Amino acid sequence: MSEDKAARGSVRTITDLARLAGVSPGTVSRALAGKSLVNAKTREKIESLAREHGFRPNQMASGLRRQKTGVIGVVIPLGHDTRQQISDSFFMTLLGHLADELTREGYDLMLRRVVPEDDADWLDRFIGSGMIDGVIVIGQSDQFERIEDVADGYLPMVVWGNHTQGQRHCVVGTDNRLGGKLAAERLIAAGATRLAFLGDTGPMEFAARFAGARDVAERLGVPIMALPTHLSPDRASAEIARHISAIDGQVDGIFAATDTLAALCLTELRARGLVVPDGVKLVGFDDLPIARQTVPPLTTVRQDIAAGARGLVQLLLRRLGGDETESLVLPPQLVIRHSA
Amino acid sequence: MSEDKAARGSVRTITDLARLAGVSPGTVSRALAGKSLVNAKTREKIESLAREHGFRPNQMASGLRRQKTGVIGVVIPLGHDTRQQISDSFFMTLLGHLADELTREGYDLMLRRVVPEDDADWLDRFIGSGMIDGVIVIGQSDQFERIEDVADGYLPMVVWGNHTQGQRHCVVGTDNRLGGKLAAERLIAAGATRLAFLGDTGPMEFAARFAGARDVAERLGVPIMALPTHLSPDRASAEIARHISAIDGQVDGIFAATDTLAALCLTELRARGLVVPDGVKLVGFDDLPIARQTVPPLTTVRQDIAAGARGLVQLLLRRLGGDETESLVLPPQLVIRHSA
DNA sequence: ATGAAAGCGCTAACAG
DNA sequence: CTGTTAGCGCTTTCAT
Repeated sequence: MSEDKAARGSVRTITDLARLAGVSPGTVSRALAGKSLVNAKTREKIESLAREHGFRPNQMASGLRRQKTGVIGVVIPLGHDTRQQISDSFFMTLLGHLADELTREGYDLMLRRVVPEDDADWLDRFIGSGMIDGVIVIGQSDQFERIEDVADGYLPMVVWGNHTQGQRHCVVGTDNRLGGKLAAERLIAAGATRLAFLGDTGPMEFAARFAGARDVAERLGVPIMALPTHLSPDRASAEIARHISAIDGQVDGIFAATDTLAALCLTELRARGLVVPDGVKLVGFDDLPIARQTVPPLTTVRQDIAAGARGLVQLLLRRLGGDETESLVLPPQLVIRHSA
Repeated sequence: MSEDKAARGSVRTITDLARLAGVSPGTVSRALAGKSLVNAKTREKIESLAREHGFRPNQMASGLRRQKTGVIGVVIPLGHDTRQQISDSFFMTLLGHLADELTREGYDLMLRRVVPEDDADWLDRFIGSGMIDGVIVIGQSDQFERIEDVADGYLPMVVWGNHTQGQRHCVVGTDNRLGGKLAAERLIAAGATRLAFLGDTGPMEFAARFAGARDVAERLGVPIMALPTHLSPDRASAEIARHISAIDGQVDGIFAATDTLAALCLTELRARGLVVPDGVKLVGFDDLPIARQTVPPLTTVRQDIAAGARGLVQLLLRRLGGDETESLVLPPQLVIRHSA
C-alpha cells in the first residue's frame, strides 16, 4: 500500500524522471500535462514511473513559466471594530463554501486577513505578489474607494458586499436594502409600532439594511431609530444592555443587523424580563445556524451563502477568461420563526 | 495619494527597475531584500523608485530560486460525515486565529479542504506541490496512520488533534480525556446519576472525551452509555430527538461531544418538555460563543483556541528551523454556567 | 513523436 | 559596494 520510503522523494524533478524513463524533460512535461502529441507507450511508462516514485511537479516552477499559479487569493479586510470579531460566523461560513467551490474548479485558495489602516497597500500588494491568478475580497469594509481604484486596472477581482448604483467593481451580495424592507415589514405586520435598528450603520451593507427598514417605516408612518452597536461580541453585549434600558418601553420592534447581534439582544432582553415576541418583536439577518437555536427561534432575513460563494467563483472564472462581468445581486428571503 | 495609473504595472521585473535606477538587477535584489552590503544612496534611490512605480517582486520567482515560498499550507481533512459540516465553528475559529498568527510571522496561508476517501494521496500531494514551506493539518479525522507515515519523512508538519502515547507526529491539542473527566465529574457533582455521551466516538478526540468520562463514571459506579450521533446539524437533530425519546427517564446527565451538539440537544430536550438542569443536566465541549447564549447558558469544557493556534504556529516555525519538537497538550477548563 | 534550447523573474555565489 | 553569471524546475517553441 504505502510507497517505498527510499524511492519517495528521490525523484524530485521532471529531469530526474526523464532520466529514469530514458526520454527528455520536455517529453515528460508533455506526458504529465496530458498533451496529445505523446506516444501512448511512452506516456504510460512515464506515468507509471511518476506514480511509483510519488513524483509531483513543482507548482512554483510551473507557475513561473506559465505565468499562472492556479491559486486564487481570498482577502478579508478588517476595518474598525471588525478587528476583534476574529471569527465572524458569516464570513467564515462563506470562506468554507469558497474553499469548496474553488477546489472543485481546480484552484487553490490563499487566505489573507489584512488591516487596511496599518497597510494602505493591502490590495495591490496581494495582487502584485505574483502568487495569485485572481482575487476575491470578502467584505468591502471601509475600503470601497480603494477597491474601486484597483478595479479600474485589474480585471480578475470579485468582491462580496453591497451593490451601489454605478460602482465599477464587480460585486456579489444580497440585496440588503430589500432585506431591510422585509425585516421592517415583518415587524410591523407582527404588531410593532415603534422600531429600532440595532447595529453599526458604518459598513455599507448595514447602512443599506437600515435604509431599507427606514423606507418601510416612513412609508407606513412608523418611527424608527438607530441603536449604534459594535459587532464584537464583548462590546456588543454591554452596548445592547445600555440601549435596552435607555429605550425601555419606547420600542416594540427591533431589527438587528445580524443574527449574532439578534441572539445577543435576545439574551439581554430576557435578562431584563422582556418577553419576545410578546413584549418586543425581533428580526435578525443572515439565517446562521444559531437562528434556529435561540429561544424563541429567530425570525430572520436569509442570505444564501452557498449561492453567494458559487456566484463569486463563477464570476471570477469568467473574469479570468477576460470577460467583463456584471455584478450579481441575490434576493434575500424572510424566514419566519417565532421572534416576530 | 493614488499612484499614477500609467506607471503602476509598467515596471514589472527587478530588471526593469534596475534599468531605471541605472544599476544591475543584483543590486536591486539586494537593496530590496535589505541586505547590508548596498550603498545607502543607491538603496534609497532604488527604494523610492520601487515605491513610485508600485513595484513588487514576484514571489513565485523568488520562491523558486530560494527554495522557500513563505507560504504555510493549512489542510482540513474531511472524514465520513464531516463532509456536510461545511462550517464547523470550531475549526473555522481555529483557522481564523491561525491566519492571524501566520500573518504576524510573515507567512501566507494556503487553505485546502480535502476528502481523503476520494484522494488517498491528499497529504503527500500538498506537501509535494512545492507551494508550501510547511503544513498544518487541522484535525486527524480518520487519517491518523497516513499522517504518521508522512511524519516519518517530513519535518515541518504540525497537527491539531488528539495526543496518543508514542505517536510520531507532532500534535497540538486539548487533553480531551481530562476534559471528558471534568465534564463527567461536573455532571455527577450536579446530581446526575445516569450518564450519556452524545456524539460520534469514531474520531479520536471524541473517543478520548468519552473515555475520560467513562473513567470517572466507572470509578464512581455511575452508569454511562454512548448515544452515537453524527456531527452534521441536519442529521444530528433527528438523531438526538430519537435518542431522547429512547432514553426517556433513564438518563439524567448528558455530556455532549461539542457545544454545537449540546445546543441542538437543548432544543430537542425543550421540545420534549424536559427541563435543564432540573430534569437533565447537560455539559458541552469547546466553549464556543454559542455556549453563552443558549437557554440556559451551557456549562462546558473550554478549549483555548487562540493558545492552540499560537502553539501550532510556534511549533511549526521551530520545525522549519530543523527542530524536532515535542507535542503540546493544552489543559481544558471547566466553565460552569447553568446547564449543569 | 521527441530532443534541444531558451527563458519565466529572481537570488546567490563569485569576481572585481 | 556592485556587476556578471548561473541556475531554481518547468514549459514551450523550433527543429528534426
